[in-house]
Amino acid sequence: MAEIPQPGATSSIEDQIRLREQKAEQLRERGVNPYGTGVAVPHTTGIVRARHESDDAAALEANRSEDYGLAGRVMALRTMGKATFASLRDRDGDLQVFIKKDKVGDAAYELLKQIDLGDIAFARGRAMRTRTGELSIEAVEFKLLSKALRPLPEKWHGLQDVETRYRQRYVDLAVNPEVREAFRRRAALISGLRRFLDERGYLEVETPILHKPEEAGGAAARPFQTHHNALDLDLKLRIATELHLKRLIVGGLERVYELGRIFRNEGIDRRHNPEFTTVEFYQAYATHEDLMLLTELLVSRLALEVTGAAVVPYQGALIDYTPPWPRVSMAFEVARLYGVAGLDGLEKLPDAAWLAKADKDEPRKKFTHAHSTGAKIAWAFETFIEPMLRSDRPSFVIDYPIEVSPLARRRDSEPRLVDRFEAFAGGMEIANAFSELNDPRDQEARFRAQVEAAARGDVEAMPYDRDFIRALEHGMPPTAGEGLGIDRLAMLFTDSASIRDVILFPLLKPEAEEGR
RNA sequence: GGGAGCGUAGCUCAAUUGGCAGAGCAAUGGACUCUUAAUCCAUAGGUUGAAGGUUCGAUUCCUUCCGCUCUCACCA
Repeated sequence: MAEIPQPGATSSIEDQIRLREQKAEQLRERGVNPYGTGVAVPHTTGIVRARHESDDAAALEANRSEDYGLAGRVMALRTMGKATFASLRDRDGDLQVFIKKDKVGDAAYELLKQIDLGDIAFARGRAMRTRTGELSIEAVEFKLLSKALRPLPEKWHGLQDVETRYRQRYVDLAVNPEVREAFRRRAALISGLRRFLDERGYLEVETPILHKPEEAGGAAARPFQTHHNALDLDLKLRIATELHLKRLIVGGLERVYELGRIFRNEGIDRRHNPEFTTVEFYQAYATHEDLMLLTELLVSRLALEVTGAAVVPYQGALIDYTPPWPRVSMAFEVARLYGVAGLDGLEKLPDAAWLAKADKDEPRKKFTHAHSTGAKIAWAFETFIEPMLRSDRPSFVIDYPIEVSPLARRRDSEPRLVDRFEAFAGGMEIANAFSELNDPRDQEARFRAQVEAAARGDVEAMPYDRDFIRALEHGMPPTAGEGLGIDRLAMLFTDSASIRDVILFPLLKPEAEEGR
């Protein structure tokens, strides 16, 4: 038979690719299509493992199993002359295949020489245990399905380089099992969430992602710009789903949710990706109190479903999601911090007293942007109290000032506050919810204030959405709504420090031209 | 955008005061019918992110640029 090795062959990446191409060519010459199709793959490694986990070697000898047909990536090859051990990795995991020359035949065994690590291969044979007890497939057939031209990263350390892991996620997924697990958990999180809401009579809906300029509100953020050619229309990518979902509440759907991508033209860091996933849900005739109960039930159930426990490790801490979650009053805690009596006391605090607690430049600078008592309360909370929130429990922060809550309903018993909460866990905001503002005239006034803010140069101010006012004028039932950050929850349930570890293809700067 | 750090073989990592750029895995050839980070023998693989500078000599020192990480700013 023809010899592949070339004298003077090197092992630069180009040479390795060329060698593998030559192997593919040799297989073609022997009638094997290195990129064939139509191979039935009736089983998975998981099926074999589940069926024979408790069978010992003797049992498998006495009771011959059926022949299993498996396909996957060749992750290891250990050749011992006329016997070879291969590890095949499919969606369920890895399984060893024991290939003996006298079982597969001389010709098939010879073709093994054309198999490289990383190739996609098919194996057929009964279940057995090797001398060391490892459950294996004793191959009666082993063949190439797809030739890999590039070598896999090292088997022991896997792919470590963070940048390559994100840019070439296919390699990361192929060789790093914990990455597969993280995205499995993300999928379980999303399907569990859907199930939870569906069971409670919420209707899943889809609203536009392309927003006309006047629609791109619902949050304080800068949008991405785009353009529709046929209509010659400037459009923006949505920064929230809020305003469309509330229109559906006006329309009488009563319970709706949208799970989807939103886009914010802002900085990128460990907790922020320009496109990310939220679920927003709105429930007519509910209050923010109802949503607090719903949230702690939902998140604790998801923790259990996704991770198998209600107490989940995150970055060195253990977070116990069991309800009820501790509640922290923003207004009360800030008043207590300053030793004054409630909102009345805080309103009388001079700026010098507010700043007395801040000894660093940066919070002092931020304070100059706080133009109302409410904004100062929020500043003090974020600066001094938020970092002290318990790390072993999620927390609800309640009693938000109206000045920092432009879409929330004023509280009847205390008009300086709104019926709103945010949920925090692992040092991150994971949810924001409130009883919705449904007074069209009040909403008009708040839009107007936003337009004025925009005129003053606030690039994150919302536009005046005339049609949304028209919708509210038709009457929106008293409603509570909430937004949950799916990526943040995925981080918490996978113990990921970076949002990029739970987004398959995070946004990166373009890669340099050279190199392959 | 500011600050700090990192970038060496396909992968994971070394390289002394600035003195011939190395190892393991992967690859190639050979031996081996129960290995599992297989083992053994042999071989080959480098624009040290890019460009420039200092120097007899630069992976090492300097400048600029590119990318990534952390951090600050920004950010419901």
